[in-house]
Amino acid sequence: MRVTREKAAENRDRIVAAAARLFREEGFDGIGVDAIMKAAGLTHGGFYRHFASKDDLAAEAVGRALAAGAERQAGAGSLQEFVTRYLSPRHREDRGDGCMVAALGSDMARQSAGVRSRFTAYIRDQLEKLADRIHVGSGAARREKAIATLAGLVGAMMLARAVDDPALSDEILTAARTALGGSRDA
Amino acid sequence: MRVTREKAAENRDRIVAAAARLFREEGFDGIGVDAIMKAAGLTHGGFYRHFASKDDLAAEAVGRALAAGAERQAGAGSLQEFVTRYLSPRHREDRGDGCMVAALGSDMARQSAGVRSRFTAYIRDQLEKLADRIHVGSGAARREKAIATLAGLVGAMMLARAVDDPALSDEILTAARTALGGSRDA
DNA sequence: TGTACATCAGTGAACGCGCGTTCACTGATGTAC
DNA sequence: TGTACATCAGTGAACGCGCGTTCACTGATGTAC
Repeated sequence: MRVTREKAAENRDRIVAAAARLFREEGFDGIGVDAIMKAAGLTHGGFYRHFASKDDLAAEAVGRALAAGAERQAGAGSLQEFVTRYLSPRHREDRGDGCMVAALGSDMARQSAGVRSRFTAYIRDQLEKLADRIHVGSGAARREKAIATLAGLVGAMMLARAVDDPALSDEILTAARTALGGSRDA
Repeated sequence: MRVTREKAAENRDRIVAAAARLFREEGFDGIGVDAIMKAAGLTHGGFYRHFASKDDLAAEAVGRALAAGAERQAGAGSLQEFVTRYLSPRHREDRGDGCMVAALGSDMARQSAGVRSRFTAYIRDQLEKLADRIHVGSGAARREKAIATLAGLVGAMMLARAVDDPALSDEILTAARTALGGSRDA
């Protein structure tokens, strides 16, 4: 049965939100259209009234997750605060609502052009914002440090999640927090 | 038709080698048993004479790829040399024969127990070897630096591959090389 | 060393299942008058 | 404002395809004597 335009927009929004979460939790290939629609409280048949394909949804969901990440970075105070929060056990556990780069980074190279271009724009933006938070050194030095910091953050979170020993995982987070200028305790 | 034990062992070996490469190139879900067997020069039907399941093969293929990575680290001279080689454009291009952590890291958390335990043992081993190559600071400081270095390496390679702009990709590699103590030029 | 038979690596067809996608249909919403 | 009709978001069944896995079969290899 038909639904108000408002309700339809809200439903579409819920689909994108569910996808943004489920893709991060299960991987692009790990979750199906059916499960995403169910998570949004709908049946799978209606999917194609909103999106041209699963790939189309993926591009939007990635866009949404990256926008949330950009806001989170902007919302943090100092670089130290951002690093500390990023490398927290809480972030490690909350994969579905956490950083998309750490959650799906190694799958990115295999994604569609739409997904990758959004991703690249995000990385560029994050690097600029990180460099702005670094207050020592020349522009080039700050840029370099921003790149090294971003790489260290996503690499450490990826490793902390990949490893099956909680003690090692904690050690990775703590060491990376210290090395990247966060606070020792999360 | 039956084949000599020797030939069978060689075939099995080729299957594992093909899988180790193809999983890194296409992802665990991106490549099928059929394609792996074809790459090994066999037909898919014989697969289960060698492995209990695709997952079983994945565990072996991961083990093989990680062993190759361990050897590569051991073979490098100084830490500087290793960092330089790791963060080279050549490594970025050669995903199928490169570091498994960068190629499949963000999928690791979703893999079977067999895959994850091999992976964890490898990370432990790499951290120890990296710490051995760091010659300044206390044991704890060297350990911390080893963790930060590993995180920076895999994070930078992942980013360099994910981004769709070659110039940005090169910049990421160069900056990370400098920041992590490699040589500026690859 | 030769012969007879059992074994089993490899083949190719087939199975069952889940996936992305399509479709006929429903019925409330939106619109034209 | 009310009425008649077109639209279209959502439903649930169905399709086609690829995947992991199974199976009957082949015929060279391995083994028992």
